[in-house]
Amino acid sequence: MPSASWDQKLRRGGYRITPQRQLVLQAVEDLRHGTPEEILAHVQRTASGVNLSTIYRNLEVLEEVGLVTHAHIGHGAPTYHAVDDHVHIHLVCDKCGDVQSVDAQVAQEFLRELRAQTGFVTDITHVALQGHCVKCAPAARAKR
Amino acid sequence: MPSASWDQKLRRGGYRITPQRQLVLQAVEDLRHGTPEEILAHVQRTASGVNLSTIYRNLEVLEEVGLVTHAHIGHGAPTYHAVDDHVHIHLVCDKCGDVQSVDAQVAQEFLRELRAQTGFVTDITHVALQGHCVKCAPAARAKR
DNA sequence: GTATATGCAAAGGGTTTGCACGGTT
DNA sequence: AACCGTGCAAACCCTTTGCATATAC
Repeated sequence: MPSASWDQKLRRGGYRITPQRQLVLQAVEDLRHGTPEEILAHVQRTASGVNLSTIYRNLEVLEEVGLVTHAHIGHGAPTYHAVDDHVHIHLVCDKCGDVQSVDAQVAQEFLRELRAQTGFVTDITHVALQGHCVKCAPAARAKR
Repeated sequence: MPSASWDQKLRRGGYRITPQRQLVLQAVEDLRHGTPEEILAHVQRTASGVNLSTIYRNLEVLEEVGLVTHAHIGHGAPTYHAVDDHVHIHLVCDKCGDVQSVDAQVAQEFLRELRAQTGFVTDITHVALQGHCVKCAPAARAKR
């Protein structure tokens, strides 16, 4: 179930509580990683009449009030997470497409340094890092 | 002018040398940062009949043979670079949209660590890092 | 009752693809 | 001569938008 005060966060933002809103939030929490389409599919298991545009609109609202975030993984649709999930970086393998998550903590020192040099405060979780996973990295190197 | 052996790299990959190919490469080098549309516009100053799909197809080919790369900056179209450009990370401000480049070297230690922990070999230049620039960071923090 | 949310359908940006013709090798 | 590359148009995926209706407040 959405965390206790989910409806408070919406109300505080001036938004209404609707079944669709709750279902979208629920779906994001259930799926842990979900694209808008996947979220739609999940929501439609309960409420088949819900429209894709409603998913998009509600993801935007839920993000604005701080209940969900999205990250860009690869070139396709973004994936949404509940905000209370563990903060993680996504690593996407260019070759096999495999996606792994690592604790965002590994980047702490790097981000501190980047900030010191440029003043830029980075949200490292927002985009997946691209590269080659353990399995594909050797093959990629051999190729050159 | 495209670097000396550009045509060799194409031939070695089994590709033919065409005016369009050369113009696309030329445009990428001239523009330094260019989306497919921007590259099209640049190419059309010389050859007005060139089609967008040719740009896409040739960017793919040029990338395959190692003459250009692309990076994803923000949510829109990717931008292409010549490979002999300085290797840099893009930082995109979520608020004002400003893009700055920093030498990829800052990330070296982080990437080493990431690799040690996960085996993942990251191409940090492939996606822009999102966050807040010096000007916008204070405002963003104040807002909470 | 009034403003906000929703569903639907249409439009939009960015990219890819099928096909016939033209150019490179 | 054989094959690859091109232009064109259509199709594609993902997302946004306009509008009339329905719903939360």
